[in-house]
Amino acid sequence: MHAIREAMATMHKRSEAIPPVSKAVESLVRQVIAQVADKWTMLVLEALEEHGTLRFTEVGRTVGGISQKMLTKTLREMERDGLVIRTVHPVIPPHVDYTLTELGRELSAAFCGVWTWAETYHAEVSAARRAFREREEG
Amino acid sequence: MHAIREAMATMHKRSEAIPPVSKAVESLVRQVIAQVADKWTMLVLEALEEHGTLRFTEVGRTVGGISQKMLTKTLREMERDGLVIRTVHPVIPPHVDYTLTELGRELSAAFCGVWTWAETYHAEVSAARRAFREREEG
DNA sequence: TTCGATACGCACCAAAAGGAGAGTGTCGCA
DNA sequence: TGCGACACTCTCCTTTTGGTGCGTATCGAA
Repeated sequence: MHAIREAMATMHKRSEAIPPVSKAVESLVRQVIAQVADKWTMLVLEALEEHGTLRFTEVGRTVGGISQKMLTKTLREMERDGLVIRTVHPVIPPHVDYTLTELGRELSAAFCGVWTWAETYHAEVSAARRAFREREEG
Repeated sequence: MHAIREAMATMHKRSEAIPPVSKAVESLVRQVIAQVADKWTMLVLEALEEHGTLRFTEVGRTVGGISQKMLTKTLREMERDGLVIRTVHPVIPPHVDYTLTELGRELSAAFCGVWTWAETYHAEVSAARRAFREREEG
């Protein structure tokens, strides 16, 4: 009855058995990946990589289609993870600058391959999707 | 009153003004990126890249910590986008194999840099997070 | 003979993602 | 005098993500 749950539970044991070292490190890497492999993070990374320093609304304009809520959240998380530096100029009306850190620039470079992949193969993805839909319907 | 909304609305116009070509392509690329830049997709990609062909529960075991529901969903989406091939052997008990397509292998290679980044810098991300927390509290 | 494994689909629920709209406080421009 | 820009925050709402548990058909092993 609980066959699946037990099968799923064993996977931890197996993955322990194959690589006996670096268990906590892999968990950390996954955690970092999970937060970094995010649509908005990738887009903001790109925007700041291309334009250097941007203000809050400029980031929004460059990314395009993001709400202020998500923009604030994404930038805060990126600041927390050491990907961007947030500089507040204590003036009114407010002026806040965002720039990539070295860490952020490295990550942006790492994502470069994924952008290239998407630009190269997006037509094939679309084709695969059409074929899948037709197979489902027909 | 509607200053922000109008400012956000202008971003589409600006991004049109800067790159006058390839508007639909960029939209497509983003759409593809948004679906591919996903935690589970990345993990399944990795699992299949390393082990070649895997059965449903084997993928689950290799990825680790994923529920069958999310595994099913992720694998279906990857099949739809042409990243994996799903082979059903009509036997009972059921037997289904998953393998990466060439497209999937290319994407996996593209994500390689991100994995390297995470392995190289996860300690720095942790440090940045600690520093941020202390600054917030202190 | 009964249990466990296989690869799911379905129903129910909680949490997170994400959007829309309002409000804030002051400055500079019309 | 009054509106717009700035960089947010807060609330309300919907959608998506994700988890848990149940059921299924049959085969091989205990």
